[in-house]
Amino acid sequence: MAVSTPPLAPKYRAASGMSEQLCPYRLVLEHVTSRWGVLVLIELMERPYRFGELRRAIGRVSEKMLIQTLQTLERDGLVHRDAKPVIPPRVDYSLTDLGREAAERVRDLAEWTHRRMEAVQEARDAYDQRPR
Amino acid sequence: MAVSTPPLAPKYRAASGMSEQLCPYRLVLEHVTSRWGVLVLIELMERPYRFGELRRAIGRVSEKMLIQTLQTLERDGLVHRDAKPVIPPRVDYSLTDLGREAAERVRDLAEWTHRRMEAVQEARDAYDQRPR
DNA sequence: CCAGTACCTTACTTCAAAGACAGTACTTTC
DNA sequence: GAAAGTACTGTCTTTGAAGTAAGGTACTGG
Repeated sequence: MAVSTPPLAPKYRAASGMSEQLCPYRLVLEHVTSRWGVLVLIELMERPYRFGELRRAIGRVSEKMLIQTLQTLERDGLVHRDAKPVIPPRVDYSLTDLGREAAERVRDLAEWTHRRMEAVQEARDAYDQRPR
Repeated sequence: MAVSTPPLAPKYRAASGMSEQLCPYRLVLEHVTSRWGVLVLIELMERPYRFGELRRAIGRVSEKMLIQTLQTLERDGLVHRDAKPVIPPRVDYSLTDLGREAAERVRDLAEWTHRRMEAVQEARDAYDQRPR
């Protein structure tokens, strides 16, 4: 049976009529900065995870979304999938070298955001208080 | 008259019933890695831009989305809006110090993605060729 | 006085990402 | 022999982000 590839964030198609096709690198950027992509990459920096383990570690992620995210990252060569042919199934996910490079940068950004959250919150409060 | 604040990416609300409210830092991360947020931050690293100028520099962005993005980033304290009370209106947008910190990291990530695009493409080709 | 520029705001619409949930196949544990 | 774990796949539905389009204001140049 044909196993269809995941949706792969068909998010930004070329606008109809417009010749402006999104440069492919934007798509990869979308993948690594996606809602669950960020969390997966950061989590996998620590060590390889099994599917269910990763799901529990991230929490509040549906199986569907986690799989979709993992498949997208696998296709992009960022995540390695190691499926052992045993029963019950055992699948280990880990970062590739490429994935680690990406994960480091994503983590930097996430860490920065976390670190500067207070400044952001102050800016927001100031913005919201300003007469508009 | 009450001017409502922009949508501000109400994307990830706390799941109803779930105590798991998305940490606020995730929202900021969403803002800076958003479709137009990335482009705005990177563009503004070069120099301040006027609204129309920025729109033309980025291209293919609707006024609505550009304003929404700028307002979100302004509220987060990443972008400074300098509206001169002249006619016709002149508004200059620039990065704050906080914004520059964010922009540098975003640009790093974007540059990495661009640089490693070839490796990603190879991985994809391999993935797509693999018997599934 | 009409057209154009600059900087927005608002309303309407579309469509894909995400959630919910059921199903598969096989095994171990209660 | 029923339930639960494991790693998925598939479908249906919701929703909210982004696009389109139009309006508004206060001017200036022709």
